[in-house]
Amino acid sequence: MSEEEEKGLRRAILDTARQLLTTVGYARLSMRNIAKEIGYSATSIYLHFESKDDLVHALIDEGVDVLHESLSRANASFSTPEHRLEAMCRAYVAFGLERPEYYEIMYVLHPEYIKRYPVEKYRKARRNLEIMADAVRDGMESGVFRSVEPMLAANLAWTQLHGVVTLLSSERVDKRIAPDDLIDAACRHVVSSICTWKDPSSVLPS
Amino acid sequence: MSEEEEKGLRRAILDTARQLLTTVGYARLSMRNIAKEIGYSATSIYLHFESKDDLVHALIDEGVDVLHESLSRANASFSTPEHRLEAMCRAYVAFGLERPEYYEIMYVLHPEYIKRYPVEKYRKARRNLEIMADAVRDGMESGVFRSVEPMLAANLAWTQLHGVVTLLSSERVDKRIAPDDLIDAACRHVVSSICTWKDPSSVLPS
DNA sequence: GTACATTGATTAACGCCGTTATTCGCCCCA
DNA sequence: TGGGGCGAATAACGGCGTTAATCAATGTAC
Repeated sequence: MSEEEEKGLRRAILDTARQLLTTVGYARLSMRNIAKEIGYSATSIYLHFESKDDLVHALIDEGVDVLHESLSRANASFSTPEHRLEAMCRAYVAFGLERPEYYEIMYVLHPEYIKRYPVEKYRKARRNLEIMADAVRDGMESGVFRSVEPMLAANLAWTQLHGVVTLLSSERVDKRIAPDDLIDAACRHVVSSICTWKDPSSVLPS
Repeated sequence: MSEEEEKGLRRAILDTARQLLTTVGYARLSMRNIAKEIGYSATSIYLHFESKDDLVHALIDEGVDVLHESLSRANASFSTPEHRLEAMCRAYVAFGLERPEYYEIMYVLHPEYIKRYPVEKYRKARRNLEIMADAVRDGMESGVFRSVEPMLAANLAWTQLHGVVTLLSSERVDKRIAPDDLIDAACRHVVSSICTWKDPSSVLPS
């Protein structure tokens, strides 16, 4: 019971923090706010996390898993490399726009605001790029993709998708641009740019 | 003299804030820090700016101009639309990486951290996208670019370049990826994706 | 059964932050 | 000589992350 309640409190802290991230954003996520929400004093959180950064790192861990789950599912839903790659692109953007609480702390927060993500955990985070690089590699071997350095191609895709997610969710894109058009263009763009058959007219609509 | 010193103090505040942004980042940019640097009390800043947001907005104004200057110069340095577009892409990335103090407040800072940039100033900021859209339009009319919606194409380019800048400068890109390779790939990628002649082998190295 | 140690939790405090209200000192002009 | 206006400073408010000290309850050893 004591042990279970300990874990329960830790979970309550994480859940409350995640919920506060969605409602008020990282800018107003504070130890005191979390504490008020769960009915404890702020210092009690330090019995379970050694700092605010530590708490956020735990949430990043969760986010990495959620994204990996989503990418894996997309990857498994199609058989051809080009379809797998495009599905993962769409899954990535969907994750970024639908789980902004995770996306912000994973990929947006400036390193100045938060201690560096522990090195040993980078491995897990990198798998989310490698699963895309794998699709590129498969496509190359089966001849539908041109010969490229898979990790470079994956990173190029990542930067494209990351740009779409961040500029859309920070509402910096002109409202006269339909978000879905931009997302469609970006995803097809990523795939078609490394395809041998390349149908240029499908890259950008209109 | 009184008038000049007033403007002088305002400039000193802006310059000090900009310098602090480069050295310690927005996370540690505070009214009290700026004040200490210029030898005034923190509240004196409020005689020239009505809030911290207002001060940062003034800096954003400057950044928009600096970027526009850089894009215009790049645009004027080449005659063909494809070269103009690529030059502007490289200028954009260079601006993002070399002037992180401007880039952070212009394009990275979450809207939660800062009041929205005043609507009437968006026009000026949008010109930095329109100058790219113009190159796309020119290329279409002269036949080297495929038929696309110019503003959508410009936004797609923007998201690609923004992704490169932010992921590189937040050091989230694996160190085994050479930054210049990624930048090269992104810039060529943007241009070649809308070119009719398209030489796929030049899009990605190796 | 009593003294001690452990442990979950709290309060108080430190030094930051943006911002506001108030006050001070000084120059100009009637 | 006396205000009026104005640049600037101090004090203060409520918020922040974090640490130190304390408290109360629970076991545990003798």
